[in-house]
Amino acid sequence: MVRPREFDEAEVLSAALKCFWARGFEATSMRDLIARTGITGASLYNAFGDKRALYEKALDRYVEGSVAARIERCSALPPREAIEAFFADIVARSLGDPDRKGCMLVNAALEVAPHDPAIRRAVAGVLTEIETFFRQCILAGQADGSIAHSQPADDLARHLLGILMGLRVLARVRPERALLEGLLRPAMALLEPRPN
Amino acid sequence: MVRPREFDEAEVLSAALKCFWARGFEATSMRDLIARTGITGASLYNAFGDKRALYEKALDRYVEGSVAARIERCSALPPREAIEAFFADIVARSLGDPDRKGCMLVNAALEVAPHDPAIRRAVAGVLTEIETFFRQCILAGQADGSIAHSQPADDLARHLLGILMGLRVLARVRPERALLEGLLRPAMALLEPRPN
DNA sequence: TGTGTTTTATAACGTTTGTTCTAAAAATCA
DNA sequence: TGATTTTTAGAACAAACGTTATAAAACACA
Repeated sequence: MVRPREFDEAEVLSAALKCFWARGFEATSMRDLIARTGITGASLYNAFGDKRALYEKALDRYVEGSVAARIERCSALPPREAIEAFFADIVARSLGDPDRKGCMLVNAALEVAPHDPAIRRAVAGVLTEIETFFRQCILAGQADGSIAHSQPADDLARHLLGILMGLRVLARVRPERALLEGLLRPAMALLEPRPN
Repeated sequence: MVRPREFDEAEVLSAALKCFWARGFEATSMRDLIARTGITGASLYNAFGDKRALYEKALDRYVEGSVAARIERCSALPPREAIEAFFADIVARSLGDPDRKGCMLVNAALEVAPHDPAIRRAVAGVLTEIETFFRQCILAGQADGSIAHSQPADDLARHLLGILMGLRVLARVRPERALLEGLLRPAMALLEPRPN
């Protein structure tokens, strides 16, 4: 090794992530990335490979920093509160998103995944992790009595995953608190152990 | 008027719709459109305006032919069956979609709407129409006893809209019957008038 | 203090992008 | 039939695309 990097690889990846998150893959040009990261094209290609590889790394970073971090944060709570805190966080972020960037995982699921098998596998894997998180919360909640047994845990987990995806889509077009919280209430009622 | 068109405007719009639906706005080039519609670029611009205007017209046509048509079809049924038929149709289409095109309205909501106010208003309007369809079904069902009063009709309608969006996102990444039908079961159980 | 290796900067590459210009072809109305 | 007007066809446009080639600059190790 002879000459060290003049830039912080993590900072550059963060800047690239911001671009891809806000504008998507196709609409983000290499020149955008060069301008926003502050390093030259040669350095970008040298450090991360081509545009697609850079996108993949940026998506990985998003998943670690946003999705996985949220799951870990909520996992520390009792099961029922974990689910409620999870969605409360999603609603808060969706309403406080003036650029309407939405969730990069959902964006990737629709823009890139259909045409890129590797990205699709990655996205599908993360979605399965979220589903597993929900299922574990539900199983624990059903065991300690804080969540109803009215539906199988598998179905409830799938249901919450669907609600999560739907919430993130709706928030990008109609970021209204009444809509987001309203659509959530029946889902939470479904978990209520005391029947109506 | 001196020289008549040599092409059928509706056919050309259908061909353009197929392109935009399958590949999205950015990834569909004018040359793709020229090749698939079979008419020349000059004729395309003359008849429909620029690429964005063509996309807007194609999206309108999709909404009329797919979304509005489904609502009309289901509206003929009793309220509870209308909702079930609606989602059964969505699941069937999602599972029988080898190209993974998904729903063009959802695609537009994520790819185009955030950067195009006119398209966003159009998409938001259609989503509100779907929500209204759900609410009317629920109100009618609550009146005739086929749907539970456990939740306000407004919330149930929002909930179903969210489930619909989530289903269409998940189907593009994990088009598995168990997932789609499993996610739907708790939502349908929520409508069940007989409490658990 | 050279020598070797990697990163830097910039220009350039050939495509492809959306759009428009030019001119030929076609059909109605006089 | 001739004049007029629109639609065609296809080349051409400048700009932007992702990517790479070239050479200067910067450090580690001898």
